[in-house]
Amino acid sequence: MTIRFGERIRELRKAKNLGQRGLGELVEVSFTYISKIENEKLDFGDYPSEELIQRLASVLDADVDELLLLAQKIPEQIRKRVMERPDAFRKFADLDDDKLDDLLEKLDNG
Amino acid sequence: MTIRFGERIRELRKAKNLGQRGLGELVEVSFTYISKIENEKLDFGDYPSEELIQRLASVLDADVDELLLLAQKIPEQIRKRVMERPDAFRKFADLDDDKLDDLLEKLDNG
DNA sequence: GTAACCGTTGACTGTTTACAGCAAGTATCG
DNA sequence: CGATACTTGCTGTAAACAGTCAACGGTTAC
Repeated sequence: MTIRFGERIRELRKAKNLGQRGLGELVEVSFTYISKIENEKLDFGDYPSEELIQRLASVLDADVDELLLLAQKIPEQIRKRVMERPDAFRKFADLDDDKLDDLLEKLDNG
Repeated sequence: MTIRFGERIRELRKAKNLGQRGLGELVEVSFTYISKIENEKLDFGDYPSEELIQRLASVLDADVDELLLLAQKIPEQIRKRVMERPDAFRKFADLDDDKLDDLLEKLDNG
């Protein structure tokens, strides 16, 4: 569960039998940049741009939201809904884990 | 309810009987920048930095989260919780308004 | 009319970001 | 050994970002 963004990219890349150069070409960035991403050694920030993450997810057949979350970015769908119903999400955000679980349960049933 | 960020700042400023120059001094930016903010005429983006928004809220005795939301930014508290429990928030985000209201009601009761 | 005040706007500056690309090194593997 | 893949420090760059500054226009008030 403590998987890092960089590791996950590497994992997905290998699952596709790609080298960093191959992946770099597919998403149109240099292979050295891919290396830095996988090792989380970028000059600033720890993660690449949201745009690049989208391309990575697409090329690697991965779940965009999973990658975005690993990169500490809020998935678009959630972001959109928070903007539309801030009242609701503010309350949800104030709940502790137990209460959140209660709510999820109620969703599955009722 | 379709109030814009800029309008809201102007509203709050006037409620405090401040001119743009006065507000500018209080939050330590030039008054011309305040003007652009109120008219949403910034060179890029439509809103100032999160940091400045915080200072504005503070000086204007306004709710930070309200201003952040108007500026299309996710309040920190919500952001933090989404990262901690993405599973839950993903599900909430998929709900339509009615279902969200149901959940809120359940929160108020039991 | 002109002074004093208030707000608007365009051009400009400094910083940060998101990469590129080289060079020199390490690791691995046949 | 040599080929191939990956790592990493450095320098460079273009675009985005956050704000400043000078100049200007509109009121009111004397």
